Amino acid sequence: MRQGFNGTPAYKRIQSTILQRIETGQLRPGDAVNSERELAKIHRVSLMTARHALAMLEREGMVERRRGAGTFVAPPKIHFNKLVSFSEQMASRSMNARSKVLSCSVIDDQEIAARLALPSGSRLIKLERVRQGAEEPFCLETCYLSATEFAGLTQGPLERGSLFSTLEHNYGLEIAHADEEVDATAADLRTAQLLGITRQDPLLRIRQVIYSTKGKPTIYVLGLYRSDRHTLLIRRFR
Amino acid sequence: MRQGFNGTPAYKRIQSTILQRIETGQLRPGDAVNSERELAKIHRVSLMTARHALAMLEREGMVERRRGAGTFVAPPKIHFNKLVSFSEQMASRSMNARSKVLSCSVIDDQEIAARLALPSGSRLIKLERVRQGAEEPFCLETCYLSATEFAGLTQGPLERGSLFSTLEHNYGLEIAHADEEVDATAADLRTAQLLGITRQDPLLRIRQVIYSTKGKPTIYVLGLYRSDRHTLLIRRFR
DNA sequence: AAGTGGTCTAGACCACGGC
DNA sequence: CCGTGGTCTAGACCACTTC
Repeated sequence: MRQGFNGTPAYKRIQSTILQRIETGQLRPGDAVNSERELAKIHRVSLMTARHALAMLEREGMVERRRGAGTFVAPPKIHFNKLVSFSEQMASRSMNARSKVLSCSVIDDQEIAARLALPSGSRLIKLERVRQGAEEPFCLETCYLSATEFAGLTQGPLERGSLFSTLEHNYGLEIAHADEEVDATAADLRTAQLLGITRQDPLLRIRQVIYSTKGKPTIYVLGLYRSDRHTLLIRRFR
Repeated sequence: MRQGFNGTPAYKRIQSTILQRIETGQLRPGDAVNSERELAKIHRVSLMTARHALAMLEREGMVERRRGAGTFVAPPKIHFNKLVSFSEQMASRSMNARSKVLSCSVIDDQEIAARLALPSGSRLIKLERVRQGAEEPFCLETCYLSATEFAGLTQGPLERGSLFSTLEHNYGLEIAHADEEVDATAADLRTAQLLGITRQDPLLRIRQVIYSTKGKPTIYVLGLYRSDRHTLLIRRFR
C-alpha cells in the first residue's frame, strides 16, 4: 500500500478530504479537524503521515494547531501579498473588469531589457492598457515581455481574458512571484487625460518584475494608479 | 537520550550547527549542507529527525533542497515584506538614523481608537516625528497608541533609540505583523515645510496597524514619505 | 484522566540527479 | 551506478490543554 494506490501521496489524499469539508462548509472556521490519531486510523496510515498532512495544511494557513487542544479550521484567509491579475482582483470584488488596449507594439528598450535580464538590443512587446472598474478608469498599465519568447502574442485576443491566463495556458508560463517598487508621482498630461484626472494629481506608481517558477524575470509592468480609486494592501511580518 | 540532554529538541541543535557554519562564512551560498543521512549519523539521530531539521530550515529560507542532488545554502535573503523599524532600516543601509520629535501629547480620537479596537473615548498617545536620512528629512510619521496601556511613555527618551525597542523591552510588547494601506497623496503646506518640499508634491502615504503576537491591534502609524527619497519594496506570491 | 500535538526511533522503498 | 531527498511504518514518551 506504500505510496498510495494511485500515485498520490497519502498525506495529500488526507489533505484533500479535509479541504473538501472546509470548502463545502461542512467544517467552519474554528471547528476542530480530526486529530492526528483519528486521521491515522481512518486512512490507515501511520501517525507521522497523518501528522505531515496537518503540518502542511498549517503551513498553508488552512488550519491552526494548538498543543494539547487540537487542530482547528483557520479563519477565512485574507490574501495579503498575493499576486493576482487585474481580472481576478475585480472578480473578487464582483466588479466588471474592463480594459482598453491603447497600443501594442514591438520596441527596443535597453533599460527594460536589462530588468528582464535580456541581452541589450532584445526586442520587447510593449502593451499599454487602461483598466477600468466601476465604469471609471483607474489605472494605466504598461507591460513589457520578450518578443521572441512570446511571439504571436500581439495577434492574440488581448481585450478580453486576462494576460496572465493567456500566458499561463498558451505559453506554459508558471508565475511564481513579483517584486514591486512602489512610490508616488505626479500625473503628466497624457496620463491625466487617460485617467480622467488633473495634471499633477498624485498617482501611485508600481513597477513590477514578475518571475517564473524557474526564477526567470519574465514580465515588467509599470502601473500608474489613481490614488483616489485604489489603495494597496500589504502585510509585513516581524 | 530522547528529547535531548538539555531540553533542546535534537532537530534544533542540528539546525544550530548548520546555521553557525553559515553565519561564520564556513558555508557560503550554494554550498552543500550535510545530507540527511550524514546528519543522522553525526548527531546520532534518526533519519526523520535529521530530515525535520532540514525541512524547517528550508521553510525559513535558509537552505534549498533538491531531490536527488542535496541540500544547499540559500542565496542571501533579501527581507521582503519584513516589518522593520526606522532605526533598523537605516542601520541596514548604514545611514544615520535621526528623528526629531515634533509633538508628543495625549489626545482623543474616535476613528483611530476604533482602528485599535479600543472603546471610543479612550485616550491615545500621539507622537509626531520627522525622520531624517542622509541629513535630509524624508518622512513625517505620526504614531498613536493607547495611553493607558503605555502610560509613562511620554516621559521616556524618544529622541534616540527606536520606539519599537522601547516598547518591546520596557512594555513587553511582542510585535507580530502590520497591515498597511498604501496610496499617494499631495503634500499640504505644513507637511511640505517639514519635509522641505513644495506644496502639492506627491507623497507616499502609508497607514499601518501594528498587531501584537496576541492578535491585538496595538499601534497605528501614519507615514508620509517624500516619494523622491523613498520607495517601498514588496514581494507578492502567486 | 483523557486526549492532543511535539518530538523521536530505526528502519523501509521510491523517484530523481549527476556521474 | 550511487547518493540524494520524498514518502512511509508502527510504534514510543513528553508537554500541554481541557474537563
